[in-house]
Amino acid sequence: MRHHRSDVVEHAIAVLDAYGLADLTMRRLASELDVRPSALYHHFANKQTLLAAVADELLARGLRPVDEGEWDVRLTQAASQVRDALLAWRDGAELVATVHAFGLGGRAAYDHVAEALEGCGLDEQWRATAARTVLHLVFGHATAEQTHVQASSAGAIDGEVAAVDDFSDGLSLVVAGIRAEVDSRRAS
Amino acid sequence: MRHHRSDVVEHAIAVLDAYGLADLTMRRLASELDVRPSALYHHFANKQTLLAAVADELLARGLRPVDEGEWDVRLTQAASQVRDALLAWRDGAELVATVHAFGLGGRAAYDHVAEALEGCGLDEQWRATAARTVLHLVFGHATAEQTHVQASSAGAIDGEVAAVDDFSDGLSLVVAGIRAEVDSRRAS
DNA sequence: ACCTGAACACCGTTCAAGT
DNA sequence: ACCTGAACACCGTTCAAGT
Repeated sequence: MRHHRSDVVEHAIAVLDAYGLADLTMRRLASELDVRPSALYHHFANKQTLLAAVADELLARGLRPVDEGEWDVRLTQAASQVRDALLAWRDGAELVATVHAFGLGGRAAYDHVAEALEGCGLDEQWRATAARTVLHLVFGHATAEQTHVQASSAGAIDGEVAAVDDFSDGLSLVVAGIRAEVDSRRAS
Repeated sequence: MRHHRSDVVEHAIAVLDAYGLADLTMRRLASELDVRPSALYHHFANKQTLLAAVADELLARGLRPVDEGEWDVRLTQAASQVRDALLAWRDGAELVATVHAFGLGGRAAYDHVAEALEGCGLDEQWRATAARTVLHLVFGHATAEQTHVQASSAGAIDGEVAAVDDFSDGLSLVVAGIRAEVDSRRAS
């Protein structure tokens, strides 16, 4: 019953999806792997590092190349992909947002969004600001949506639909703001 | 040595600011109040409820009425006030963002931003979406900035200045997006 | 109304030692 | 390389009982 790093990450994702982030403890994960808690520290320096690896894996599983085309379509697709990657697992948004805020992992999300903005006509500084703004919306919205699974079963369906619409509306707001900046650069 | 709810909240803010959110534990707070941990449960049902009260108090201390004027100026001022209210205390952004995501408190932040959008020409649905988008930016940006106090002392000053600029640039992006939506409504 | 005492069921992490 | 055993220093929460 000996394991590799990848086994640990895989089981961690399973625990996350089945029991939620609060129950993804080192002790719980260890018992799921049929191992003592201290064994996990052979694979990861600490829990934060393990969570960062889990976050990176969630993103790696959810992100694929965005289609060629105009920057605004690409950006919308990239942001939606990140969102979907987070929402695909229980507490996925909170996990990735926490890891990202801590500065350890989740870098792939930023890169994915930033790449879609290349060649939009803004300089690197503005593209970075725009990418971070989009990412804050994606993380914040997905976290709020995922944490708010405290609705009635009837209302939950309406709530989900409303959340999808609200996200795409919010994203269109940010995209419109970026477009205004792009146009002002083109005019001058 | 008997205390009221307000004493507990006040001491909780002091512990937060001095030691950070991770060290704001029920046991730590109790010992700071010279009381057994179980005594806290006479004032609050659980830790989440206590944190919600702390978040509300932080916002109450930082928010004041925004000036009369155009919606975009008011919105910028409101968003900056929320941001400043969070940054005024150690881990203030993470605390309020967490409480807000959990849906218990921090409602004042949304109300403050939403109020600035009244009379901008958008219907209530769009104003709510715009307010949430701004709030995601404020929370996300402030949390990232506050968590990233892991720079060299020399670089830290530059980092702070850069963060302020990046926030106001990101905010101007969102404001421009809202303006585009306002103008499209006016045209039709 | 506000607090104590004592317990319950947990955490993350370290480290010497085993195979 | 990977794991055990045993410990250390913590958590949030409950509840009968005290004043």
